[in-house]
Amino acid sequence: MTDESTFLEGYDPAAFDRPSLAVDVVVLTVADGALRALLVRRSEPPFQGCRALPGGFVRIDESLDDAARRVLRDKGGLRDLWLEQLYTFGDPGRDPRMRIVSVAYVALVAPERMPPTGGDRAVLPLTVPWAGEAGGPVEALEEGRPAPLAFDHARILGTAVQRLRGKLDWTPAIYALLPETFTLRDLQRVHETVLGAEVNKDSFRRKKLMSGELEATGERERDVVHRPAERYRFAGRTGSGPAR
Amino acid sequence: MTDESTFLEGYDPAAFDRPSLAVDVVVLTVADGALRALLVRRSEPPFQGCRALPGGFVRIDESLDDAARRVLRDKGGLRDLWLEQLYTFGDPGRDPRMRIVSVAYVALVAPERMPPTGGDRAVLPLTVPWAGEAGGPVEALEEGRPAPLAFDHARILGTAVQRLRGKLDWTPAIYALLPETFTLRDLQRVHETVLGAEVNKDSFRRKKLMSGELEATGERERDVVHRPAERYRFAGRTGSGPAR
DNA sequence: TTAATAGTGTCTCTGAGACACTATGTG
DNA sequence: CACATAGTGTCTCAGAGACACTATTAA
Repeated sequence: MTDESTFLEGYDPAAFDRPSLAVDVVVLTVADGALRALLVRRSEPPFQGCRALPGGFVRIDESLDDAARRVLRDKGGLRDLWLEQLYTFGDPGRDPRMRIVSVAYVALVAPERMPPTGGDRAVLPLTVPWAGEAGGPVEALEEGRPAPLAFDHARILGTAVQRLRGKLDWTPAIYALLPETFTLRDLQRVHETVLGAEVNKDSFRRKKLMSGELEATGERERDVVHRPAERYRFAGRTGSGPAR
Repeated sequence: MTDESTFLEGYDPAAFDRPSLAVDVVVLTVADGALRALLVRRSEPPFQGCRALPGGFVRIDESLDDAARRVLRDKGGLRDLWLEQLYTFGDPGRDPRMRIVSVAYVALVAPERMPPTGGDRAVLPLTVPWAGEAGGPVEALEEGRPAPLAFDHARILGTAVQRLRGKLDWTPAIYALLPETFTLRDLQRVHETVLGAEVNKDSFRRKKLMSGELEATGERERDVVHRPAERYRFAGRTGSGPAR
């Protein structure tokens, strides 16, 4: 909008052929040594039987953030997650039925809060075919094979992983992927899983302990076959993140 | 979209009350020691007489990037700019007339390529009331006073400045704000103007010379009252940037 | 006692800030 | 020559990698 005012004055929003607006949410978690995403199976064409991101149309009276939160509630009862707008995908032809522009969101959740797999829902490990923050599409593995993904959702997943990797070092996003308390080793493992690369143990410990982000709980691991590590808690804003 | 398929099957896009979709473009430049944005004056309500970002509705058959490029062409004949999607603003009520979701873009342009001021167009200096990448709304000055900005455009400008500051150190975005050739001093001045803070001369020079981004031209400044500096050229991808 | 990982101390390397010093144009 | 800024050389300091060494638990 802006100074198309003369045009806008007589503008009847229903009179034009306009794009539809949707949100798609990339729900990421780290479990069993892999970065995983929540995907649903499409039961109808197009892309029938393919995996797809949970999503839905934006209602006329709700904000984009609210639409994303509504999708999360409806597809698995997820609440109070770290949630952030990712990018808006709007190429004509990304949906063969009609023009749909989709505002993509990323949500981060600790594995124990992920809804149970079953029905049309699955939490599939991602294979990232590029290093660092290079970017590019990302596949999801189902029964060891790449699951066909609907629409441009491989690209959306790729953008989400790229963004998450980029934020990892300078934001507390990583704590949204961990339970309430965790050891430094847990923290490092999650970090490495997201990055898809190993990090230096010593400097990782130092950086995190120096950062002021961590609060020692006084508790220690139990039932481990080695010296038990101290459990820490994220000392910043609790739980979720930028949006709820 | 996704597995709302049962719902979607019988979906008639015209039957629902849906948000309209627009693009707004923040065209930034650095001139006369200030970060400046291209703004137009609204001639009609709402916000009649206020300054606003150039923008327009997204057509049914064009991509979002194409819509942003079209707006740039139409509002000042700007072509081949560094252009990047910024964020999508979609709060209900951001436009008092109707629900409009706007995909904001940032464009960077060297000052000599900025279209002439006049008519409803102005290139106004921005005052950023926060430091670093803290974020928050940003005002534009017109005749020394803050110009009233339409809609949520102060917030969009703020997000644009925040994003640009964040990218400055690790992307070649800054070269889009400079002419074909420039001295290291020019480069540093633009950097400082965008950041709103001074940077260390020595380490700035070293970093840039080490980066491999610069190519010496062999030419030197002329008609300066001091030792003339060498002119450099950006050695990476020429001219524009991520999108054209 | 051994295996295995937690956690500490310290050396080195690299990049940034600080600062002094030289170079080279105009007036 | 004076002035102003370009450009270089070098010292110091802080953070990261490397690595050796100690600590603590279960089996």
